[in-house]
Amino acid sequence: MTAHTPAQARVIEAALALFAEHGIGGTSLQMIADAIGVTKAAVYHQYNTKDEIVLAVAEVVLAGLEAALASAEASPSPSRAREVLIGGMIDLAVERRRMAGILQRDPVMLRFLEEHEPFRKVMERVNRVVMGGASTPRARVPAAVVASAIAGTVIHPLGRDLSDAALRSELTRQLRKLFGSV
Amino acid sequence: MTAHTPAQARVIEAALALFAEHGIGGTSLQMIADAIGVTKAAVYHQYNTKDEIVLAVAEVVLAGLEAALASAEASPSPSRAREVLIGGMIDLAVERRRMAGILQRDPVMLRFLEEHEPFRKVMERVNRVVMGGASTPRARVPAAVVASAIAGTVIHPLGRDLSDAALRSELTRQLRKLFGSV
DNA sequence: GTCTATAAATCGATAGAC
DNA sequence: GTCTATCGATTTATAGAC
Repeated sequence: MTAHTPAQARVIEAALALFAEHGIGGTSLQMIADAIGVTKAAVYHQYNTKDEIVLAVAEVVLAGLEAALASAEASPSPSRAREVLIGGMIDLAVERRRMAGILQRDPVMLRFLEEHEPFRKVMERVNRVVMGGASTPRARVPAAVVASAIAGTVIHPLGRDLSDAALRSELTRQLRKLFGSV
Repeated sequence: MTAHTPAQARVIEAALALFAEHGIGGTSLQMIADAIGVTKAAVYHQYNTKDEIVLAVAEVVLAGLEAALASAEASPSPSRAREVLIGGMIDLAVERRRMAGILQRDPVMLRFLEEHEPFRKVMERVNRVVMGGASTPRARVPAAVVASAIAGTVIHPLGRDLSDAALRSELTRQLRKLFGSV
């Protein structure tokens, strides 16, 4: 699913970088076209609206999350599933750094995630695994903390000059404190 | 300092809400004017550029943080200072919810915080208190986790229907795990 | 798949009246 | 402090040639 032509892949890649730097609302199709080195019309030939580009970007970022989610859900125990998922989320976020951060940070993207059913479903699965069993109102807070901490820390100025390996291990160590395992 | 006329206060209040909902880049001066019920020209009479509005909004949000920071820095011990500051940050974030969230989330606002000296100074003081003594690269990660967790959780969909009191106490409980006290 | 050219709307910003 | 009116630039988006 989501088979991209090379031209579409170029649009998505450029959009991802620009969204992270200027925000979705602050990124125009002209900026995307300039970054690729083509005209606006060429971009429109791939995606008919700006929303479609945002959608395609969201799908790419969420695809990695779904992969980690699938292997987590296949785990024998709930605690092991949570361990696998959080580890996968950290890996994804660290690898892409500011790229991944926009997913949970940009106000426009947050709206997208809430309004589009498929995205909501994925986020619900993520939350279910992180929360383990119970889902009382209070039990939902740790899931929000985990998601926020991962997405926020990887793009935080304080972690900018850390290597991927150092950031990953220290972030894992911190999140471990929130649960006991991770 | 930062004495606002009633008209300026209306602009800031409207901008704060719109920035949180649509992002700074996705908010036009026309939208702000419409929200207040005046024309664009009236808004321009208060602030000559969009950047000045962003600046004014940032100052309002940061003013509360500086107050919490001052009382934290007056604490007798570093660990007590951290406890006071994190508590203050939680209070601020919970009270304003999505309002406060934009400070550390919007890409445009992040740029502002990094480029304007006064804001950088405040953030450096916050980080110093949260990190306690040492400031090795790895020691900076917990500070980033704390800031991200607070700012992200209060606007996370999972915490949307929690009361302020419940959100505050559960968030405090989670952050306590990251340190030992809080 | 990419281009030129263009439409219609909106953008940030200004001038000047009240 | 707010208005009308306007500027020039930029926005999303389309038509049609290559």
